[in-house]
Amino acid sequence: MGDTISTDAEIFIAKFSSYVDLSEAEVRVIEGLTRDCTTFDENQDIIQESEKNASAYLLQSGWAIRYKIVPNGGRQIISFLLPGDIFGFRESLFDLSDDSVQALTSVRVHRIPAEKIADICDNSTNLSLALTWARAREQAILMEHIVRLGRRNAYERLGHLLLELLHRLQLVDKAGRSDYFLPLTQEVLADTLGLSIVHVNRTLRKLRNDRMIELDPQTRRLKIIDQEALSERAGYDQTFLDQSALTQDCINDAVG
Amino acid sequence: MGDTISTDAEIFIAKFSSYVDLSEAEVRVIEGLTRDCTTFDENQDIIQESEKNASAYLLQSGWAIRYKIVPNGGRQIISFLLPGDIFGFRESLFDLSDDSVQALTSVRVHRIPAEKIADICDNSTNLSLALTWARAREQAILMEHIVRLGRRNAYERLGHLLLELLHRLQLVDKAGRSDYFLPLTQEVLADTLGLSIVHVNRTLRKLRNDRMIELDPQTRRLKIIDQEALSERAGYDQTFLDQSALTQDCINDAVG
DNA sequence: TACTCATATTAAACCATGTTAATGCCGCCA
DNA sequence: TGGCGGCATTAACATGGTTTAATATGAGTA
Repeated sequence: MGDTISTDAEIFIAKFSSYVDLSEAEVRVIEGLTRDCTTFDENQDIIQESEKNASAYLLQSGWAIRYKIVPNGGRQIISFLLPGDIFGFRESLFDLSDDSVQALTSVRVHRIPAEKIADICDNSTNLSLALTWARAREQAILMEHIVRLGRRNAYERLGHLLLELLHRLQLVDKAGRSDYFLPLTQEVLADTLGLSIVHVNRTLRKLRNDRMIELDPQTRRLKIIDQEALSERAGYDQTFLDQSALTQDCINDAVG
Repeated sequence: MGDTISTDAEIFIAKFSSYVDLSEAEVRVIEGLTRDCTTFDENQDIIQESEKNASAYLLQSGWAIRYKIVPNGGRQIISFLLPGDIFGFRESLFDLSDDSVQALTSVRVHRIPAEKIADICDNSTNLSLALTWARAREQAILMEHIVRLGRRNAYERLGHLLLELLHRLQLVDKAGRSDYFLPLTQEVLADTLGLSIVHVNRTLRKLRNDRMIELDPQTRRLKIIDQEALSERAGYDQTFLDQSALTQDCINDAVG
């Protein structure tokens, strides 16, 4: 209970602060939530299919995926969970949800029991708004993924996804101006973009040949060489991620 | 303010009642919300791209779509909005959201200003939960759509969608045991499923030849001949729509 | 009636992507 | 050291789905 901000809390405080003015007390609450921490290993399940798990998680570090398995054995990755993301709240509302969350790298999370969420929201308009906002943003990302799968070809899908990840990571200070650590195998990319592994490989090579990206499969460092050109080519528009767009009007109105 | 339930309120009361016990007062609130009503014509926009519109809508009757336009001019339909659905809440949180909602048939909606939503949620645990639950369900549907687009072929996509629509309509009493009115052109189906019109036509014919469905393009009546066979063939699993799965535990925990 | 417009239907050619299979590379570990 | 397992890469071939284009059908309307 000192008066310095715990390191773990920083990422969430920064994230929330970009669209809400947090009070001292609210900052304290976030610090409390990030005090203890669970670690999951690479490939370990964080939330399993049909688990009844009335809690949410703050993702501190590492990458995770949300996915479903289809009857023929295929896997569809639904979304990536990155540092600063909140997840697991929706699942607590259904007895049965048929999607799972799995750690892709080693992952650190802060678990928040559902009672605590309810309590926090009851006592803080700002934090309640933050949760609402986080859910709305998650939904916007899902919608963009639908468009990517439905109406873009392989080249555009890959370019679009790589740009989205760049921008999401930049918002939480986990990426440089145009490069970041991309801990994804080509199989993971394939299962995300609805493509075969072979075709992902082919398309990645094309992106490299076109001097759109540099990617070393050993170090897993991705560099986007010309963001503007790639955005143009992939039909990427950052709008759906913008958070600065929250107006005070909205804030007053939307708290519910 | 009589003591009979207005016809328009019924569908929402029934829907909410299936997972929450509404009090007399809460029923009254819903009646109040459904008192006045706006009509949109076929093809009219209900929420336009980048509209700043701090209100939500209860969909009383008719079908609507949520969609985005991609740079090359293509359209991706993100979701169908059916009677009993709530929409427009997320948009009010962002200045710019780049998706639009359009009436597919003539549509009747009840508009709810955001202040009113906040007010209602503050005063009723049950109704606040209902909104939370509706959003969670919407998200589950989006996720299933991602899987459909990413990991299923044309035949499965069509079968899967037609089954989802059957079950969603049945939940609000707008479908028979195995048939319903499907006001969609093949172009709309194509833009939903990420296919070309021609291929939708071909695939529809295949479904007819296989005696999976009957569909008269004139009357727009769709009949699913063998639900079990089609579910099997299309890898359809109703779980993601189940609402009965809410437990009292969840209800107590999740209100936030 | 005849014109037009939207939608459905079908065929044929083409191409983006999937499948199969072989090879290479690297790290791990017995 | 050698062998094994996971991942990346590439080529050859198969195919599901797109494109283009022509025809049909019915609704609306002048």
